[in-house]
Amino acid sequence: GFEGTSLRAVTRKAGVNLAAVHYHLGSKEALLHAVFERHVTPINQARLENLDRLEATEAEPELESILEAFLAPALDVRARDPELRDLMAAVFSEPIERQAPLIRSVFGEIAQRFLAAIGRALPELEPAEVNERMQFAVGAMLHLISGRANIAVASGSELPPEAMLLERLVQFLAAGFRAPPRATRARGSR
Amino acid sequence: GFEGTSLRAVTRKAGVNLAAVHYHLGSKEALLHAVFERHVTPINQARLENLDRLEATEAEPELESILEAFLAPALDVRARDPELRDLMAAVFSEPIERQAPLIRSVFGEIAQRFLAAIGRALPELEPAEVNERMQFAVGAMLHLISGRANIAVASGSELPPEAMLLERLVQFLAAGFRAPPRATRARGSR
DNA sequence: GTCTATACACGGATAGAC
DNA sequence: GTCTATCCGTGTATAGAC
Repeated sequence: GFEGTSLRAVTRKAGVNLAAVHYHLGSKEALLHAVFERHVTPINQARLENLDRLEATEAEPELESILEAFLAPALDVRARDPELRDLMAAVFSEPIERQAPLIRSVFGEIAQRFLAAIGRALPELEPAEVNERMQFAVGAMLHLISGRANIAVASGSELPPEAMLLERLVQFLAAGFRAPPRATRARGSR
Repeated sequence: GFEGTSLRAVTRKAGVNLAAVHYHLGSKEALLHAVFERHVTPINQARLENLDRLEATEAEPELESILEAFLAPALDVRARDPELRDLMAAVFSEPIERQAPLIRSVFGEIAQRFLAAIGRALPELEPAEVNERMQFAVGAMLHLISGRANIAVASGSELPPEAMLLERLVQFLAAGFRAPPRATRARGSR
């Protein structure tokens, strides 16, 4: 937990002085944000590399491939970087006004790139509806990473292993994205 | 925020003594859990009433109706009980071992009932896969309630109003649930 | 039993010495 | 820039009033 981890414990373990973190970063929250950014950056790099490779290889990348490019690096984290789960929980527990700038600075570019790619794969969908459905997808992904999935129904996680889970999540979300559009205002008009 | 809200501030505003909360509940965390339960209980009651009504009316309720019975009371909360968002964030920021008993006690029955109902609506799906996809659905829902949806792409929430969002979420998730099963072990054999 | 007052240990933050 | 000393507020425990 974030509350349970005192700055004094952190600085002692790191061999630095308590006041140094306030001088260099300003607050405990700023330290959290810095560490969060360090852990998330490689995930987002992998996402962008995946998407670049995809768009370089194929003229019109398939929806499933785009989703996988986005989701795979995040789901990897469940096994490879278990700390990130707690970091996420800590950041997400802050008041929204304070986490919003961080989220935007870390995920803004990613969001734009993938929304555009999915929009090209699903030209019959309005951008607003692409974005809306992307939020559903992000929610599903975050819930899996959070470690809270399945907690209401069983004690241990009974979810399938990483690779299989990715495959099934992609299939589920792709079917959702391909559902007929429900946009109210007519496209093409005006 | 939960950290930012001191027990002294709460007890002063409530006109009770600081030590009373420890006498009656034991800790600040226990108070949080009690308040959380109070806010979630009416949501779950509405869910069960919806499902009961559905199963009383129709012999084989449609998947969309079941999902709506589950999701509508939760999405209502976005407008009617904005506090719950912060309560959720606080509970979810705890170490998992501590939030797990609460989650199970509050959502365990709900999970069983709705998993069973969806399983009946989708008999070609193994129970494990129904559960798995239900986790995707719960994640999408939680993300919407969290108020963090769309935060990476825009400053204000540009999501559609409640009723429309519900309709679109249901359609998205129903399409996902209806995706062909990917279960590896053969059904019926054993 | 129920509530109050008080004491304590510890947290993040800060001022000021060096 | 770095560190020590200190400040104020926090959650919690306990002694004792009613």
